[in-house]
Amino acid sequence: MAAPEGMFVLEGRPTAQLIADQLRELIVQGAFSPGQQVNESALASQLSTSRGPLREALQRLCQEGILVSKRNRGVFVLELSADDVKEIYAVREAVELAAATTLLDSDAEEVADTCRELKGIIRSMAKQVAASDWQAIARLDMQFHTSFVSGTGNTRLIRIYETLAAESRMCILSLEVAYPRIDALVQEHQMILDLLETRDRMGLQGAIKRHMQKAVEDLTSKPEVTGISV
Amino acid sequence: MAAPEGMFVLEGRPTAQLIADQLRELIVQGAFSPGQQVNESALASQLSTSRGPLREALQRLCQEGILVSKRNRGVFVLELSADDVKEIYAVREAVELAAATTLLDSDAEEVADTCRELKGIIRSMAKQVAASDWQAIARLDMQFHTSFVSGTGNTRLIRIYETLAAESRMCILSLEVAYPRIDALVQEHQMILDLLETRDRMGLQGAIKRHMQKAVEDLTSKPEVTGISV
DNA sequence: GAACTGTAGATTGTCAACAATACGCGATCA
DNA sequence: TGATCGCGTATTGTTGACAATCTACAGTTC
Repeated sequence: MAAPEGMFVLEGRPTAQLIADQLRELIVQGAFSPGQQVNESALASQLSTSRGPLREALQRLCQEGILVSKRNRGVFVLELSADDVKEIYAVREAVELAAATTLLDSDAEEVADTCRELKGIIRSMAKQVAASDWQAIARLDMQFHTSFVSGTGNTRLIRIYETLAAESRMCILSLEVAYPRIDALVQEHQMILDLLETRDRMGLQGAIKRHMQKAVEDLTSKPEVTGISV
Repeated sequence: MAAPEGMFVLEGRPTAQLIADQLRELIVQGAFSPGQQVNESALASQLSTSRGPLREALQRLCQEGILVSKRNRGVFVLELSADDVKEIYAVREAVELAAATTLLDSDAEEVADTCRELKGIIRSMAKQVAASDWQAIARLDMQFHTSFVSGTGNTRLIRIYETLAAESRMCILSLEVAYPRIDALVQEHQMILDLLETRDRMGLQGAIKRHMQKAVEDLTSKPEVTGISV
């Protein structure tokens, strides 16, 4: 029997992963300060679960890198240094360049699907820029790039990028309202989209490299990269 | 007080990670068949630990991708398809290309350190080829590439690559004694080393791409990619 | 004989109590 | 006055037991 429309297995994924997703969203939104300790018992109560599942979720986020664990001490929210920012964006560049290559080697219609998605995200982004909703802008920024990588269909590449996206949002969080050159942001993404549509391989690669390089400059120019300043 | 030489914090890393490392080594060595279910209680007893830490270790390996978890069913050893092989090597290519770029942009002495390390690995590899120890060859093969990426010093890139290395060893495992063109293997690694030493950027990139492409061909040419045939 | 239903077994998911460890504060001693 | 030692507290690490869920097999009905 085929699964009826609108009906799907309830919570097919492991519980720990659900908790982890929830926590990740909280962290990248800045609900915890960098370096802050995450108390197991307290969080378990708040999320109305037990320490077991929560521990597994925390450990998951440790592996992703947005939490760090110290034995017999507990887990702490990652503090980002300038070196971390450079690392993250270096890996992002590698992944996106690979994604670009894969995309341009694939069928035109698949690329078209991705472009359609990206176009919608840019539209939303422009809207949020007008509203100056920085939290939303950061989310859409990463959503753009995640969709770009998702276009490859390479599940491993996508999974890697999701982690990078979370870390990037933590980076951007430290910039806060000081998202520099806000109009350039939409413009740069639009350019990447255009180059993808016109299948300009060299141009696309160059645009991605520049996009990453500028991001690192913006993020590391600030004296304190790691503080939250809500 | 500075830590005395030769003395370091005992088991500074979380227990689950130690168990995970142990299990990963067992899996990539083929101690479990692909698709086989991993029983929590049984394994916990064997490793003389409790189910709690073991669960965390299993979950860790799930996140890495060499185990897959089905809710209320348990965890199973990953079964590799031809598509998986393509994915893995596509990501490896992306990571190694990025590593090559970073390495060639860095100081000459750092590159020299890496080259020294790689040279030693190739020497060991040649020795094991003579002895036809396939398990050791596979380990050295991945050790070579892992060292290559480690040369960049990018901890995130390194962590990503360690996962890929584990998956690659699982791929190679299915090839078993049929490591094709065994002399070419040493030769190809030697060439990568030479191109790194002479800082031939284009040549190195090309060599890496060819190396990966050939590996995929070797691995997918076999009718059954997923079976173990000890 | 085929399909469905109910039960049995096994395995995972969750929980709460216990043990071990590290940090912070106060007392002690040089 | 300064450093060191010891204790108390808080937090994590671990364990075993209990509950929930799924698969497989047997029994029943059409």
